[in-house]
This record gives sequence, C-alpha cells and structure tokens, in this order.
Amino acid sequence: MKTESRKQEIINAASVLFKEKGYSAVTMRDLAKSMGIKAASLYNHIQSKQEILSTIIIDLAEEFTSGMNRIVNSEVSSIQKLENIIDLHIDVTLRNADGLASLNNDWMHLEEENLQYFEQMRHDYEESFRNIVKKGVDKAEIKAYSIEIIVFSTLSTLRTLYLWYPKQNDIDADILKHDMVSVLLQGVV
Amino acid sequence: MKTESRKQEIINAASVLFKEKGYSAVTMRDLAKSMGIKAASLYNHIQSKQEILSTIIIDLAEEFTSGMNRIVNSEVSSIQKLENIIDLHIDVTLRNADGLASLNNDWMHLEEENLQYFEQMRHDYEESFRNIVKKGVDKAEIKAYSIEIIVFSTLSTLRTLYLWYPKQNDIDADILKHDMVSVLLQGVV
DNA sequence: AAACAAAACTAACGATTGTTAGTTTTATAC
DNA sequence: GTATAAAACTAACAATCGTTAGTTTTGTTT
Repeated sequence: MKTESRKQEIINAASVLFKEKGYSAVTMRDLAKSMGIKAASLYNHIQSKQEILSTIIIDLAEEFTSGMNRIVNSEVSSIQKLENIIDLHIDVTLRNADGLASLNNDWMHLEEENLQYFEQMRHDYEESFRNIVKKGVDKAEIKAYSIEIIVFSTLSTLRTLYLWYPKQNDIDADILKHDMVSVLLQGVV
Repeated sequence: MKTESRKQEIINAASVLFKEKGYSAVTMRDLAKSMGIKAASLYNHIQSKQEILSTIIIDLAEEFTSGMNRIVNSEVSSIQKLENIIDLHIDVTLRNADGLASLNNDWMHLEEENLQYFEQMRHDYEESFRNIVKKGVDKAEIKAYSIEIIVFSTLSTLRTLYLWYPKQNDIDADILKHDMVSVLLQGVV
C-alpha cells in the first residue's frame, strides 16, 4: 500500500499546475520541481501522469453526481432544487477550485474507460438539470424561455466559479450563495 | 509575401484542433495530417506554431476590444449597452466559434509580448463591462446586487457560448439574442 | 516549352517527453 | 544500533516534439 498522504500532496500540487497551464503543458519535471524533488521520485507514489488526471477529475465528477442525485430525489420545489444545485457548485468550488480546472478543461485527455465514465456522468448531470428546469416551467414556477438557454446560462456560470471565486478575497460563502441565487434566478433588471 | 489564403486555411484547421484538444496537445504533425500534408510543409506558410496561436487569439481579442469601445462611446442606456454586448458576443461566436476556444483556454501559452498585450485587452474589456454595470446600478436601471457577481455571471455565460451554440442546430441568431437578453437580464423566475 | 513561383516532399537535428531500473538516503521500530 | 520501510536519488531509454535544410512536384505565365 502506498502512502496516501504523499500521493494526495502530489495530486494537489498537480491540480495547481494543471489549472495554470493545462494537463498537456505540465511535465512531470515541472510537477516534481514544484514539490522540490526529482521527476522519477514521483513514481514511488503514483503510477502515471494519467492516474493523476483521472483521480482529480473522476473524484470531482462523482461528487457532483451524488450531489445531484440527492437533490433530484428530494421533495422540494423546482426553484428550491435549483438553489440547492447552486449551493452544491459553490461548496465543491470552495473545497477544490484547482481540481475543477481539470474537470472543465482537461477531461478530453482522459483515457478510454475513464473518458466514457466521465462523459456518462456529465451527460446524466445535464439531463437531471434539464429535467428540473422543465418541471419548473411546467408548474409555472419558472418563466417559459427556452429551457436550453436557461440550463446553458446557469450551468456555464456555475462551472466558471472556480476561476472567479478564488480572486474574490472578501466574499463570504453564504452571501455568495444568496447573491448567486438572486442573480441567476431573478435577473439583474 | 506568403499566400494569405493557404495560411488562413492552416489557421482555421488549427482552430478546430486547438478547440478539441488544446494548443499544447496538438502537434504540428497532427495539424499537417488534418490538412493532408506533411508537417514540414506547414512552414512554407507560417513561421511557427506560436504564430498560429497568437494570430487566432490576438485577432479575436482586438475584435472584442473595438466592439466594446464602440459600445462604451455610444449614447444609449446601460441596459441597451448590455444588450449590445450580448449581441457582440453572439456575432463573434457565430463567425469564429473555434477560435474562441483558444482565446478562452490557451491564452496563457502566448509568448511574452503578445501575452501582455492580450492581458491588457482583457483587463480593459472587463473594466469597461464593470463600469457599464456600475453606472446602471447608480441610475437604478439595474438591481443593486454585487456588481462583481453580475459581471462575472454574465461574462462567463457569454464566454461559454462558443461551446454551446454550435451544438444547437435550430436556433436562429436573432431569437438567441432575444432569449439571451431575457434570461441574462430579466432572470428565469 | 521554358521560366518561375508556390507548395509539397524527404531526412534529419537537438531538445524534451513520460517512464523504468537500480541505488542511496532518511525516518521509524525494536 | 541494527533492521525495515518510505522516499528520495542518478542515469538512462525510446518516443516524440518543433523546426530546418535541401529537393522535388505542381501550377501558371509567357
């Protein structure tokens, strides 16, 4: 059994570098240097560069999947479900903003099996999102604009939080959640 | 003088590949193969891989810069200015969705001079956007949520259009503009 | 058909890539 | 203090990278 904690340190350091330059532009020597060791030493703890990427992405994707399933199966209004989705994204972003960069920009570099697994999860996630909005429109809780546009605009904002939130040094998480719900659901006019 | 049209073909093919895998993961041999020629032949038309990237990104960034300047200097309401910004993004996305992928995800691979130039343009663009929202809030045309959150959520949606729009096969540009204005400004509830 | 330019080719370069093998150092347990 | 395991090291590999040099093919103009 490998030392899980050192492995996690490598994954965390990799997340930072992948966020800055992307998976393909980060070499194992870059990663090693950022930890003050040599590239070959990394392989005492990890199996491959690919393993680092897939760990970062799959763990996060599963977090979103289980969070979404919880929300879908809850018995609250469509609006409340959307609010809970916003909360989910903010929570995950606060916990692992660096890793979300890989999830958003480097998923296509996953290899065969994990790529399929990831794409399935992402598809299901979007489908759940879409169904919640659809039901909200049916019940007249949500305005009847194009459902696709609502899903797209909301999700693209939530997915970009990882870039924006770390640069805001004084916004409390609860205030952010409240304001984000307001702006995304109630508009700015 | 080099043949501009063949050069543009290379840039267009590169834009497609950069969108799929990112600048760093696309090799000159990949690019050549996608055009049915050998890698060395590319250099009859371009100076370097970096030149391809900078052409794609700088041209687009200048398009946004001049578009934003036009809007800033126009004498219309803050709301109308926001609507014109939405139009600008939709227009550019329709014309060059592939190139926007590089602008959004590969700008950090620009070299020194172009990197600084790009970052300056992006900073100025965001500052202009922020000032328009700020003035709108002052004049009570826009609700007084956090200005940063409004700028962030609107811009992140507009910046992600390049991923979403090409997948929608039946949405007319004018309908998209109208619906996007509604969703972004007036909310979904 | 001769002349010229455009655009392709082959072959190779030096550098860098992810990774492996084998060895040494460092820290912990008895 | 000796044994053991964890974590670092040096050295090197085969493959691939962007790019260059020099040559041949293709297409156009006269």
